[in-house]
Amino acid sequence: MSLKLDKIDRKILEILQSDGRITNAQLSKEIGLSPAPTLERVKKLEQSGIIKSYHAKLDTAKINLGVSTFVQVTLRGHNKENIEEFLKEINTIEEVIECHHITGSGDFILKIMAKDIASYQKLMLEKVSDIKVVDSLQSLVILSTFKDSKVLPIPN
Amino acid sequence: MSLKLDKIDRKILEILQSDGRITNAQLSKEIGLSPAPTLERVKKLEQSGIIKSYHAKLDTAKINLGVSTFVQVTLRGHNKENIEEFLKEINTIEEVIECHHITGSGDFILKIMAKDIASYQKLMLEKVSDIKVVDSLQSLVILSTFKDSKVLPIPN
DNA sequence: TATTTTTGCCAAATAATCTTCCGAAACACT
DNA sequence: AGTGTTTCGGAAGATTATTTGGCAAAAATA
Repeated sequence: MSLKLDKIDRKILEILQSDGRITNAQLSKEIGLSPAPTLERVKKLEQSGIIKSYHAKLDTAKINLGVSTFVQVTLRGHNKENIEEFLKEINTIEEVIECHHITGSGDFILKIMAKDIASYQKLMLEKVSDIKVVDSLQSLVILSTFKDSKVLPIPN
Repeated sequence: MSLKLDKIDRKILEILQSDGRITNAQLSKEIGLSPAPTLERVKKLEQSGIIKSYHAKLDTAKINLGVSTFVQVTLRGHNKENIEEFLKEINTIEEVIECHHITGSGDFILKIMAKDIASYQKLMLEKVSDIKVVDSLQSLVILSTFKDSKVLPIPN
């Protein structure tokens, strides 16, 4: 299973990142190959795990998700047990879209989405603050998003 | 153009978020409708802008993107000109994956991805710090990501 | 309540696409 | 040059997408 990406592979990845539902026929045209080898390359990229999955991106405003925030979380101690306890709880909250372990002042940073301020407050009070190992929370409310690219730059 | 989502629409959105390349035939089975009305609903969701786009999600480690960070940015003054100047510059940097205007201590928060610490440092020094209206930067390096859901909870 | 209109659904037919197979060409390494 | 490996392209069958027409239930109108 080749983990070496040539120019064509990178082009495929770039195109599939920006249009995940392109047909194989059209993709093959854009990269200048016939459909068969194009599909073979895509399949290899999928099987090797380089392409993990495909997703539809929704308009958050139109589905009534008006409030997005980043939340910096500090735990009551940084031992393994506390971290695992925290992650276990966090994974059950579907409004928590992302959870990253970070360096710096806090221990974790979360991205959270909710319908409005009221439901956000309720969510934080009843679910997040409620986690025993959580010490402090600092919320950064997103006023507007200017860039949310789904196309990562591929080095090499 | 109906902006009202019934139970079936929400199910469709949920499925397409977690599997953006599902076939219409299979989608129709999972929601219990025949292919024709299923496709009609998906098309409506696309045309109304509720579904904005489809994207492949890549394995960042496997494409050599080893360093991800959140960067809190403070501008040299919060007037419209400075903000627009900042956004113009930011949009030209492909390593900046996200850019959000936020409340709180900083003015903006960025998500940045790079190959390694060296290229990250170079990027920050040569491109980000270099923007005239940028006052201060605080980087939070992501040690590991425990959740990165592409499925948003849909209220109502 | 009766009629019209609208909406949403299904089934079937056609067009487009995917997928596989195999031979040919390009490439790398002796 | 020769051998082995990889990559490509074309053709065929299988799958899927898309369109069409028509039916039935719900909503609107009178």
